[in-house]
Amino acid sequence: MASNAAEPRTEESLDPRVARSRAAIMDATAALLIEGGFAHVTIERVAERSGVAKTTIYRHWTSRSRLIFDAFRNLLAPAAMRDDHPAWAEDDVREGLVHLLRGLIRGLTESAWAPAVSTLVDAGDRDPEMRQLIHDFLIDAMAGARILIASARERGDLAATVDPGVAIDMLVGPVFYRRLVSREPLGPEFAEQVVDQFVAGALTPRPPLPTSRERGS
Amino acid sequence: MASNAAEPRTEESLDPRVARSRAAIMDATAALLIEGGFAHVTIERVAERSGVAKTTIYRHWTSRSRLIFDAFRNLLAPAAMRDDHPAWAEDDVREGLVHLLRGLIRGLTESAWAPAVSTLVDAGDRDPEMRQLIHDFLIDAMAGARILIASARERGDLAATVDPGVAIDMLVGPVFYRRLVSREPLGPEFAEQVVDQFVAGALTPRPPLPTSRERGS
DNA sequence: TAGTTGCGCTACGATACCGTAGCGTAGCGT
DNA sequence: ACGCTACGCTACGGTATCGTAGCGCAACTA
Repeated sequence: MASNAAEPRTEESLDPRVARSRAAIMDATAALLIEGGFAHVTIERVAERSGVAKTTIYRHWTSRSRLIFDAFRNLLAPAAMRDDHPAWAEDDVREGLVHLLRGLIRGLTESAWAPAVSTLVDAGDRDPEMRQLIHDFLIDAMAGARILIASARERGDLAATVDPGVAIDMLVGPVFYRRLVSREPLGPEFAEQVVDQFVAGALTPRPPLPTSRERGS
Repeated sequence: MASNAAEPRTEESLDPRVARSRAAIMDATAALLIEGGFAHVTIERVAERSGVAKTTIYRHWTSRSRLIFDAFRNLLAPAAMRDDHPAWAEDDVREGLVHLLRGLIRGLTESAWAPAVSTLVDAGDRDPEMRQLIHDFLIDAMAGARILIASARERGDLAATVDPGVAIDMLVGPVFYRRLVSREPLGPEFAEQVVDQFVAGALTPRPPLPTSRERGS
């Protein structure tokens, strides 16, 4: 993503006072969102916590919804499970996938926005704008996985019968499921378990599940 | 109020007026929950919609939280993806799994409580009681899948390397993921896609993915 | 017929928020 | 110094809920 729907540059070319206010407001909103969810975010609470006057909030945002929307946007911006190290694509498929999944797991459990994930999901279920926001985020976040799977398929490391879309769902789905629904322990080792299970079937004709090292083409 | 936390039987042995009121209240609460989520449920709105006086609601429930909790409970009660037909256990693993997943997909997209799933998840993220409720529900809902996988493993239809817990996550996870997060189309055919992908690796030594018909034991 | 139980209705006092208006002030450029 | 800009603060009018109290009625029971 280049510029997330607004102007990240403009942010700096503003009156320093404005920038300060906006930042404080965003921080407070995000904090409230994280600690208590959607319903917990109140203009007055944001004002109190940010130290910014309520009127000032209304000077920058027209409604509570927009405020929350923007807060989510800022919260997600530094996220995504990319950026780790962009050189995995040519390596071992298994290792690449494990790496990506570990990133996702970290994001869903240790990141700043982790506590807000369920709230975000709920919001996305009703508000079209939120839905779009999540959609864009996912496109971005899953880009790495898509590329990795696609190239592995072309290379022949993954069977041609593997549907890339379904593959992503099967890798990422279990992680989200544990985080949101079953709430079973979710640590880095789960990445390996999932990928192993997935790969054992996804790797072309290899019988069990040893390393997929001996390929040429 | 004597007991509103359990006793499905008691429900009928009550004063008919009480039963009627309670039912109307539960229905209205569920409806509000479905159409607008947690925050949309208001005692006064429940009163209005159910035709029951606000005071009567307070006569049966001590707080809004309990009310919502009970409504969720009633909503989930008739759910679960079991009950379809209990004779799959001995059949083809693939078919059994597909059958179960189809049930789950129907539940998550067409059931009465489907629209409330994300709200439920969000609630479970904060409230311990809700968490417990969801947990119990899942135990029950996944029972079929657990049994099926366990017996298939013992029978030798599934590799011993398959972790039953992870297997369930990998089957069910993608479905929830599509429903809650990616929001891509989620129809019955997804059940087959997931199971095929899963089984292609989970079935012991079978190479590609033809029918697993030629077995004796 | 008298007693009991459960409900409906109206009316409150108490909060919590919303969104807006008005006034005064500090900082920055000219 | 002068003025513009963005803020802070106080104060409203208005709404939505909460949870409770009090009164009267209808139905079922003894």
